[in-house]
Amino acid sequence: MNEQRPIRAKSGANHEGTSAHNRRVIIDALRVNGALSRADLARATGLTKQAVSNLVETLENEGLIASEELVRKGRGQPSTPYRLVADGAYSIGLQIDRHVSRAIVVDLVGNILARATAEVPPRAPEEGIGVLLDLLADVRRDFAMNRPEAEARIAGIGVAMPGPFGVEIADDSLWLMQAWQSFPLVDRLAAGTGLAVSLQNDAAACATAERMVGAAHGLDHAVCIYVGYGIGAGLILGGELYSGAKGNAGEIGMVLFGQPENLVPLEHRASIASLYAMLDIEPADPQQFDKLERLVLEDDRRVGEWIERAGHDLRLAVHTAETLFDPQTVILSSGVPGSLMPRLIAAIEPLRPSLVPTAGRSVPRLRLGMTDPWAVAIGAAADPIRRAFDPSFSAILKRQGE
Amino acid sequence: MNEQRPIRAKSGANHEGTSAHNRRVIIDALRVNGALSRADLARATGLTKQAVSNLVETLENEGLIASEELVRKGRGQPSTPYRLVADGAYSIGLQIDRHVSRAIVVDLVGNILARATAEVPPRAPEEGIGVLLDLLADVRRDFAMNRPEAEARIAGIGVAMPGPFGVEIADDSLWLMQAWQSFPLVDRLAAGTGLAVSLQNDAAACATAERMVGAAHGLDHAVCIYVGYGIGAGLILGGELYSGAKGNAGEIGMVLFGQPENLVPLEHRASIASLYAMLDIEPADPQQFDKLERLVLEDDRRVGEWIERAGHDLRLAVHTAETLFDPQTVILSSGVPGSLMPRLIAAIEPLRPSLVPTAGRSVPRLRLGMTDPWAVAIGAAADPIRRAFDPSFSAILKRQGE
DNA sequence: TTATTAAGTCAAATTGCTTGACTTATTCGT
DNA sequence: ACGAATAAGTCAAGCAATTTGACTTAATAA
Repeated sequence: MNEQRPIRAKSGANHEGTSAHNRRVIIDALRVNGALSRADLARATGLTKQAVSNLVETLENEGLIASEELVRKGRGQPSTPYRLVADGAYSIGLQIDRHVSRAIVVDLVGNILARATAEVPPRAPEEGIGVLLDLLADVRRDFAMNRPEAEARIAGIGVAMPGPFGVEIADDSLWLMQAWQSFPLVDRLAAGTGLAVSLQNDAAACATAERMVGAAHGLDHAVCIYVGYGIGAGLILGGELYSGAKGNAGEIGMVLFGQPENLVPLEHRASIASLYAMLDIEPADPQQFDKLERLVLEDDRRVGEWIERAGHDLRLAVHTAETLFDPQTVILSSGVPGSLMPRLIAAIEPLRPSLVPTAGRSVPRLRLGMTDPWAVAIGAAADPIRRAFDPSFSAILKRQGE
Repeated sequence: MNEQRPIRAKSGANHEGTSAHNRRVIIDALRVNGALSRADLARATGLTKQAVSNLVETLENEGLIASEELVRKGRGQPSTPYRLVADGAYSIGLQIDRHVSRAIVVDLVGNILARATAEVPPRAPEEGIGVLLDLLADVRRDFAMNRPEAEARIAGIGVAMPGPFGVEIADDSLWLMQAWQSFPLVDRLAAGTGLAVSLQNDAAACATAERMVGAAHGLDHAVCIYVGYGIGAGLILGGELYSGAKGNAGEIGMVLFGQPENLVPLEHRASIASLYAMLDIEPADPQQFDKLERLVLEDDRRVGEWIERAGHDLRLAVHTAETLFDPQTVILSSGVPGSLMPRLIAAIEPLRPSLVPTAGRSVPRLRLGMTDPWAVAIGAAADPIRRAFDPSFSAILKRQGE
């Protein structure tokens, strides 16, 4: 037998894995439901009272959860609700965007504790890495100032940057960061900070944020379209972030729309880059959002045109996403604050009829998510927390690696 | 506290779950790799030799796996490879299509042991259920004839029918089975046969078949486009069949293509229904495939037109699927045998550049899968086996339910 | 005042993976 | 031809973590 090709198999599981999973399930239940007693947790997770009790005790000792006031609610012994402790863990988010980089520190429940920005040269990674490490050091120092023991509770650094990854793109016009593609960013950041570093694209980060603290809170099937300098979608499928075989799932900006003989990527018509190009706004301009907001409020003709065109294409993109993913909801998020995004939503609606049900919904088909320049950074920071504390198939297995 | 709304939480796990998972991992490893020794299994799954040994012993006693000849391959004690036993389990597949229904019995490795067809009235479920139960009884009797103990080893019945489910569709032209939508099919079949019954759409079934014995064997990320009377896609995401919030994920037939002012669903241009409409072939005609094949071989002008149009739309559909799902491969399957599908593939190619890598691939971007009228029935039959024996997140948890 | 209900604990039982030593069978080197 | 090295697989004890069932505690309802 020429048994030379590697054997492919999924990982087995053991007790440690189950226990780790159960921990995560409890943390997740507390995040989704607020505060729950041990008995509540036992019922909700299907575990026995005793198993929950043991896990709750451990989590309490670790400072991840804490009990609240006794609650009397009918007959029987009063229950002791438990709640996540915000200071149970911290996480650092780093967004590397085309014209600015942002670092942020959040706690376990998503409160923002520190932030800072820096300008990173988009075409010179070797130089940029120094800037990034300084930025991270800044924000870390700022955060740790009056929290002496907090350093040990940092779950890691989540990095988000525009995708796709590992792809040669002919059209460099919107894509200024080719140079970063081949740079060992994760390794260098890990070496420079001593923390675990993970990388994802900006849309995935945004989806993570929406799931942790935003419009997708508690949902297991959601498509989060992120309108940034580019445009992409983060996918929550079956309760987990889905990133595809090569980490590029959801790159809706590269989906082609328009006349069959003249197909253009969505990114050319519905990204902020395309809007700024029409408006002659410089993407590196610190005043960009103010300038834009003024034009939006003035009902600038070019802004109206863009909204109409982008809305038209996005209406179809939402329909396509609904049809292919069958989500509970579609969320439209953006790094642009102010009134642009509400107008865009208005231009997208009414949605086309699709296979998702319209009656009896608990969440709308399309919803506005965050509209905040820091949305991606927040999502990036949410990623290490997700990895450390959210239930997932891979977390249960012996050999990890998503 | 008005704690009235239900508590949402994921299910916990316990030892039984780990064990069940490890069983499935071993079965899966044997399916993907053919035959493996206990030591191989231990290395591949990350479990200890001992854990594997115990599981292998159990599986052997249950008749699901069996040892082969000793293999000497270098120093050390020779190894005993184990392999799946085809007769370890059986499964029944039932395809309910618009003009014919097919039942099939397969074994654990996908061999077909019996099959039969029947005509089911598409608009009269109450009458149709009798026909289906007779059909199932036929095929079951046929199969069990000379396998007296086999009845106990039937994992269940997998049913596949055209989707989407639970949707009111305005356009009834291609959709003749509205009446079945509100019919409690699964319950009635379960009651009438005494077996576990599961339901999925035909494209999902086809994807399941491709994964078990076809072009997606051993892959964890694949999109399987199924060209049947309608058209849909089955999604293998992260090693599992993905069906969305309401079971309708992958309904690519309803994705809109064409001129922006005249968008039409893919189904109108790339389904067999649309081809038959051009050719005046009656979908209920038993000779349909022969008639079609003759026209294809004659280079019939209308066939050429359809192939061109469908190929054009599918090229874009493949691009969209690649962009949104980032799969390892896209598979094109069909219920139509003969030379139509190879021609269609030829018309789709060359594929548009997309974000999936083109160089260094081990599988092509687009591949022809099954072209067999029985493909969906085989996939339907594969579903109970998948549920019973494939590793999945839900199988590890206390509370099941995909 | 007492029965009922529910939360939570205690301690033993059980399941199933892990550990480390051991046996067995084969090839390689001298 | 022989011993050393290597690898497969078994044995038996150890261990982690859930489960079980009885028990305690504390509240409300009748």
